[in-house]
Amino acid sequence: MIKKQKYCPDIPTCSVDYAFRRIGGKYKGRILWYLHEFTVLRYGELSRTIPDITTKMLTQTLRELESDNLINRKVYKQVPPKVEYSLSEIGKELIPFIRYLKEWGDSRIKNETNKNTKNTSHNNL
Amino acid sequence: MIKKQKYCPDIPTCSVDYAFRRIGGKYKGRILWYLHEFTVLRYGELSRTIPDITTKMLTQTLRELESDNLINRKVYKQVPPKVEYSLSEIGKELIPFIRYLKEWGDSRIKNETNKNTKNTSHNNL
DNA sequence: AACAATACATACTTTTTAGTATGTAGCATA
DNA sequence: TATGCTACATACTAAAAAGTATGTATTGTT
Repeated sequence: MIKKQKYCPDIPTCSVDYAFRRIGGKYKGRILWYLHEFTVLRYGELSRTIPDITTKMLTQTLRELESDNLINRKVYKQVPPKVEYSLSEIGKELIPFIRYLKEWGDSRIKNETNKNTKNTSHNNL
Repeated sequence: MIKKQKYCPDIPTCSVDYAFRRIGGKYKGRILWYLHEFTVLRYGELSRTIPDITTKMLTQTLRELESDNLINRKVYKQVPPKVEYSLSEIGKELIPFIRYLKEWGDSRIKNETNKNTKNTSHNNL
């Protein structure tokens, strides 16, 4: 007899899982990082900082970050509209971790590049 | 005239992005974390440790981690087969960050639980 | 000959995530 | 009256990720 494969509802299995759900997705990491680097960014500024994001995804992602309490959204009542985004206190707690990840990524990229260089130019003594 | 929305190929935009691609996905974080906690795990042990993963996803995810050099795969030539997985040196570099993330998740979950408790039982002086 | 053990492979379907294109609000200025 | 500015909304489509079900290989044991 064959064991049936798993079918599992939406239990937040563990805290690693919980955390990844909040910062996963294609753009969340970068948005959080830029909000850290620039402290406050308007919608249009974010859009220009992350040139490969569409307005749909930018809005959607910002909404998710907001409802997870990772960022603040400040609306100025004026025309044309002005909306500012910044990290919340909880969002700021994630910065050391994103920094670590970024540095890891940097060193990995550097390492890979070195390897490629070596491969194409060995025997150059 | 309306600005055209972005269409972008597969450039690894930045190191934050690069890193997230390697540890994103539904199970990568947990697999790495368990390999850290147990040092070495066989395929079946991993499967039992992460009960909500299917064999397809487990295999697929392990292959990705392997090709990104984050884990080692050791095959014993015997029947029935035996395969052991463990963290590579590069994979180990990710542990502090996953630990941090896990702790953040734990404290967030605790916090949310507290809030709910407070809401349903305030005025209990 | 049938079955158990282990670590997968694979075809197919469903769900989730992301992308495309276009529209809206409200006031200011040409 | 038309256009611009800014921050979106929304309908629809496409692509990526995940899930379901079932099959395979090898060898020892019953």
